[in-house]
Amino acid sequence: MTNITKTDKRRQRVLQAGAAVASAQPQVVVYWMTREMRVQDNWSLLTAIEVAQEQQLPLVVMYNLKSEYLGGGARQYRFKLEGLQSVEVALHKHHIPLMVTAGDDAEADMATLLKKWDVQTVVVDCNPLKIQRQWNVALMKALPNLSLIEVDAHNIVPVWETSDKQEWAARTIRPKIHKRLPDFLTDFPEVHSPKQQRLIADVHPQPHAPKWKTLEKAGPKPHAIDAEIAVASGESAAHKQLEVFIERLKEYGIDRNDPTIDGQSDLSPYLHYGMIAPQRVALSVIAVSGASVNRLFDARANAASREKQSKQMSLADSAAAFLEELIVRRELSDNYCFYQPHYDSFAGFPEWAQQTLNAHRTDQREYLYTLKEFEQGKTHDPAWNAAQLQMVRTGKMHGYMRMYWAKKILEWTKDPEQAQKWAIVLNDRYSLDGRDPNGYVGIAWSIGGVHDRPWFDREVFGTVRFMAQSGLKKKFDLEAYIAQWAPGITSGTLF
DNA sequence: ATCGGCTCGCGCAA
DNA sequence: TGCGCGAAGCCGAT
Repeated sequence: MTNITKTDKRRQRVLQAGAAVASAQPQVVVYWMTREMRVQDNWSLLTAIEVAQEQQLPLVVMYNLKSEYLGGGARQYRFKLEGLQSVEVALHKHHIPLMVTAGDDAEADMATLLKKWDVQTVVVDCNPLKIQRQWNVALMKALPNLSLIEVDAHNIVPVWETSDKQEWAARTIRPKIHKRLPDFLTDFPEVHSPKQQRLIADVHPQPHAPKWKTLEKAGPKPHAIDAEIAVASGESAAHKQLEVFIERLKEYGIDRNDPTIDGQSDLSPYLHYGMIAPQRVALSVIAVSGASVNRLFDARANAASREKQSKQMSLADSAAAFLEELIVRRELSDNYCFYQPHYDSFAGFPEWAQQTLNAHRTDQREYLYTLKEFEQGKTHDPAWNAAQLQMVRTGKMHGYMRMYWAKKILEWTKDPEQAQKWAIVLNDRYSLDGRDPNGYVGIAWSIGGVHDRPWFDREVFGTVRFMAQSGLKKKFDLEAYIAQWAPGITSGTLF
């Protein structure tokens, strides 16, 4: 760790240049935290600190807490609120205040404050989702003289640096990411508050501390099921989970595709909320696996073939398999949402998939379920119900089941548009890591062939890859999985 | 148990 | 212009 590392300009984009106004007397620089809910290893915060230092102003961190955000409910709100509380504590050590604006007008309220403070510079997290872009546009419209700087603190290689277009598949983005990793997979500098931070006492109006009790009450009403979610939130919980995962990293290569085993990293809620930096996770995994990045990526193909044969995998093989998912596949998701405005609809599917799905529009569906039947896990298929109920009860569905789950929604719904819509609704409502590019891309892969290739033609799916329950049975003990999550398939005790 | 075919198009070699 | 190959599979032949 070095203290003098300057943040890399290539991680930044100027969304609005801003214009110095003669009468303006800016009192603070603002970091608008949205996607990166952490203090350590956060390029956005580090950039904001640098800007504050340069402008000789204290820094204020702001967060807009909406009670409704992209169809999330009480479980996500609770997770977010607890994460924010730990951000406040961590920021306090650096004398940086956190200010939360809440409610439906949270962004507008923030804009009003920015005006009062004559704020000239705001640093904001890069999030490729449409809602963040709309917020950015609204802010720039409200404050045309504001300088708005976007920082990609989520991807190791910034999304606009990796590629200037929507990538076709993992194989096309992989070499581009690998090529840039030596440049961007660097260590993080430590956080030091700006020298002017002591001046925060003179700022008018004073940024006021979040009233956590009030914010808690303002959230969505928790359902009985939400109370069962037992995932600890916050930056330190995220780091603790990373330690837990690293202990079992060697087994990851073999265990991750077995939904009856706790073999996955379980980091995705933390990655989604930015409670831990993917770059930190990558650095830690590489450090313990005792190999260089290049050596690890060379091992990727090797690991894939060993996996097929269910052979022993070394620590390096497992690390390579994990880094492929953590970096290549996750950053491919951001690439898709960044360059494809229709990332959550049929229009975003590749041409061949749209054609084949259109050709099979009128195919007879063997089963048709309502959204409620899906939601309550009341289909004829206990494997599907188990996956759904695992998600409802725990806030996460095993990664291997997610594909099967989404493909069956296509199979048992009247058309692909409705299937995609419902899959997104359910994932965003029940998964702690919902409302994320990973979720939208996973669903688009399953239903619309995004990042996939065509396979043989069949009813409903056309040439979009099909998955059958028999495939699950071959890979793991399906009965054990069903017994764990959907015992007595007809009971509807949850709802 | 294992293998080829299914089926499309990107990206690179030539 | 040709060709290899790919986000996690299925199916039937051997």
